[in-house]
Amino acid sequence: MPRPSSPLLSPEIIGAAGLALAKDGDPFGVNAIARSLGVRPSSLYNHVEGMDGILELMRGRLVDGYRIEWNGEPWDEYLQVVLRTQRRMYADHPQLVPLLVGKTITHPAVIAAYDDLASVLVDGGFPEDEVLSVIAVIDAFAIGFGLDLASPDEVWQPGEETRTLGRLIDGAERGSARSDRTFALGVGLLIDSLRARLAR
Amino acid sequence: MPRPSSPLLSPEIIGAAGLALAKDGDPFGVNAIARSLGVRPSSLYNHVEGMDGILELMRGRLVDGYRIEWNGEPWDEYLQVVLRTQRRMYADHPQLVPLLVGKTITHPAVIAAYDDLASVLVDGGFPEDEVLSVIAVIDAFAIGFGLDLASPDEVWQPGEETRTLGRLIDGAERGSARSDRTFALGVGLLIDSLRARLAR
DNA sequence: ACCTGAACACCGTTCAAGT
DNA sequence: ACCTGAACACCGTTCAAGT
Repeated sequence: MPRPSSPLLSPEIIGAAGLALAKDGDPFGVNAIARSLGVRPSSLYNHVEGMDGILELMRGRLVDGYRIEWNGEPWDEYLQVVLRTQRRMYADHPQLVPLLVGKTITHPAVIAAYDDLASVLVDGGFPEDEVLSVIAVIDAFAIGFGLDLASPDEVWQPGEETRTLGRLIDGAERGSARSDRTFALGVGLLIDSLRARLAR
Repeated sequence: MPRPSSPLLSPEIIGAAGLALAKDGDPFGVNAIARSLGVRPSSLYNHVEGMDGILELMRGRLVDGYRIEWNGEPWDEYLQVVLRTQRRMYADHPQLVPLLVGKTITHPAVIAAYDDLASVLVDGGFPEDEVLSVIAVIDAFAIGFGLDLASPDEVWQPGEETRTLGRLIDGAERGSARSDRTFALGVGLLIDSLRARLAR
């Protein structure tokens, strides 16, 4: 099948296939994507600039799928929804985290999302020279808690006697219940302290 | 050189070589490590259980190198040092983050570090059923800000007109100055809100 | 006990060949 | 324009062969 009447591939199809593999925790390299699409690896190079291009497409699709638009809600309400959604995104794709944070952001949808966030914070009264820092704090939060949610059910497994840790683990929750409680605490702490900062 | 009089390799040597490559941002697979040690890839298999074993060794060495002992300081003082050190660790090895967070922690030195943290928080007056959540919040923070520090000098590069973001970027710092300011803000927010929570 | 070389199944990428 | 097959330099891993 050297040239089908209508193309088998497109950047969109390739990006979606890569993201689907990543979401399932499977390898998502050129060969794996080609296999999942029933096509030879070399075929992808007619549509995409190698693995880097595929990663860029995956990045765009990923953030598009977790995009939250701002419709004039108060900053703290909007922020809670954004944090929850971003955490979900990172937790669903932990292998993509180094990829997402390691590169300069140019994708229009991603810029638009950050622009919304910047606007809502300025609108909420945060001083302009602090807003980018607050955004980075929010990002750090979402990434950290996303990876926390993606971590194994049993986070610690002490081999020998401990002073305090073992006792606390015995009485604590596991898995997503543990992570959800942590997230609730973290969001509470963050929003409280942002409110307090705003009040000064 | 089929069998040297004294061995060329050991788990320690292999783990150290892998970590050194990772710190420089170079590939740190079996082949790369063997190359850096002037040895054939198959030789490593006499000392370690494949790539997984190497990663485990790297993990142990890594956390050992950034270990902070507790000597009775107040919780907030100790916490600031831990946060700063952990952030540095993640920033120095961003490619290792998924590896570090994805697995159950059994390494004695890592358990001991968490045990110290748990002890200092209990000692500081935090309720026992909240301490593990506070620890996870601290972890999320350190990871998030470590990755922030490792991110490129130019985080955003808007292609088209923005409402707010572009204006803020123009007036803001870049690179590690930006990340340090963000970190200072984040640590301040976190410790303030933990103090407030403790006061209730 | 410990390093080697050959072998295997993978990976990303290029490119001439086919329609 | 778009898929293919062959080729290349990589990767992790196994194992018989050497001392």
